[in-house]
Amino acid sequence: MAGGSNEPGRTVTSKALALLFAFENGRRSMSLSELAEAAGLPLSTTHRLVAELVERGALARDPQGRVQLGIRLWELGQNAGRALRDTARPYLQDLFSLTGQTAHLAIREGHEVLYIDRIYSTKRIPRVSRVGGRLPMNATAVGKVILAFEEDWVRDAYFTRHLEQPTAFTQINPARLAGELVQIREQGYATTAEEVRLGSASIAVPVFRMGRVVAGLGLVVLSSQAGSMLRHLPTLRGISAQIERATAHIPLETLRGSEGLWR
Amino acid sequence: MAGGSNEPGRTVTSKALALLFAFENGRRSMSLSELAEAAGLPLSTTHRLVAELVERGALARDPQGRVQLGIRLWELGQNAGRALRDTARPYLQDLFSLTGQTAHLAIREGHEVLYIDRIYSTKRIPRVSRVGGRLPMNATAVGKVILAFEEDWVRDAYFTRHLEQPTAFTQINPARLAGELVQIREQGYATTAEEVRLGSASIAVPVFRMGRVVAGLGLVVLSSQAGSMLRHLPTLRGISAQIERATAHIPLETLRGSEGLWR
DNA sequence: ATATCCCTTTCCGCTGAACGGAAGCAGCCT
DNA sequence: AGGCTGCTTCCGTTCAGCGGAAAGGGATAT
Repeated sequence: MAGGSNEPGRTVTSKALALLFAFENGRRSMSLSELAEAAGLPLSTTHRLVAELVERGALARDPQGRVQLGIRLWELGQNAGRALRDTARPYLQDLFSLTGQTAHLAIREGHEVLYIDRIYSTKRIPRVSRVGGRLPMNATAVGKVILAFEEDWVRDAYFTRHLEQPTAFTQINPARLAGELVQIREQGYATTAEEVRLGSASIAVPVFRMGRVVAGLGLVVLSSQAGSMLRHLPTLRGISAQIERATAHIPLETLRGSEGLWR
Repeated sequence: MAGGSNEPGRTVTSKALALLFAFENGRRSMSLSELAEAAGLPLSTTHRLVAELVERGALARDPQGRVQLGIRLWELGQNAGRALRDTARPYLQDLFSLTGQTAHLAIREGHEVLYIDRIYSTKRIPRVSRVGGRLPMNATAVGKVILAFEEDWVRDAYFTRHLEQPTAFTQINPARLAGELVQIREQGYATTAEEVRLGSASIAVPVFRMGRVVAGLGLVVLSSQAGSMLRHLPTLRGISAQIERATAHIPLETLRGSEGLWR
């Protein structure tokens, strides 16, 4: 993607990471040449580094010789940000059991929401989010609720950027969005209707930790059921309170890695 | 842990990965010195490399300056081995809803079972496995059922090694274990009782893909309920069949990364 | 106030690990 | 058989990486 290829001064580390993060876009596997292209590296350099990354389990080669991420990397990744995920999971499960709707938990990462966990059964609705996936904050209920309760400077910084618009219903007018956030803060929850994807609606409440939002807890429903979505509000609030209680003993720095607004 | 520190010939890549994989043991965060120690690297080298890894999001520093894994690494890791995990998850959810017991899905990685996913609610029993965690094959129902249906050479190779024994009830006699595997193959499921941890029992069935086991699907229950565990067998088999159907279209190489026995 | 300790960060000149173009291979299609 | 495409190996040059040492920072003891 980025063109800046082999200008000298590029560190080995940056090259090795470029090879790994080349899979961020979601491609399952790539041929060596494709990977070299994606990482912006010469083929022979790619070849040498990939060999070592494979040897150490960060990458793997499938039977056809194509390169993919190593399962050991997934394993390692499970150790990042575990505290919130592991603690919240059973409560998220309860939320799903109680409502029967797709339930998810998200945090803010930079100017986007990052989906930490998601529970749904086979009677699933079209997938809007994906565990480990990101979406714009202005288009999702979890995103809006987090933004609404964030500190002022975060919100201010957010409005200086261009707002994305996945569907025609997504609010991208800063003034109106700001107004909506005030209302969300007053009522204590956020909703969306077809703002990420046509056909689905969502509702979300904040999860606090010592007065600060640390996450958004939400449900996704079919647009046709959007009307009755509010009846899940007490359940959402109850589960959120339980998560808050369960995470109360965890040191804040363990809960929210870095504090930066941008990554 | 490993002492081999700064002998020349060590590549930068190996050092960078050593810093990342130093978190494999489960430590949430480390000071720079601790990390240097754990990775077996000189402090200044650690300092330089950590700075770059942090810059690129593979590592992060908490407000106290301690080093932890970056959330971006978790994100990236979600792309590894996604096919099986994402496909099976809703069925695993169904399994939990139908049985009300902790449900999990595991694959074989080398000579251990790796827990791919796990669903449980707040009425949870003591945690035996952890998503992204490994356990010995001879001590778990999922492990035994995978081993029982694996190809002969895998089983042969497995028996050449020393078998671990987490509790006094774990079978470590190779001959007896081999006999048990024959029985498991005949009956089509495996069970354990207090073989990983006192107080819990489990049952598991295989998940096939073109005649080969690709995973084990299991339930964990309290030892006191072990007697009635078998009544979940039809459900387990039904869900396993559904997962098999859902994964049928996925190319095998996508499902099971590398084919190696050892990593 | 000052010393002591422990950890982190910066400096800098030497050196061999990393580099990558080019050549050699291997499979596949025409 | 010839051409094509993508993977792997080679090897002489050079600059990124190295890490010991010294300086900075911050907490706690004296």
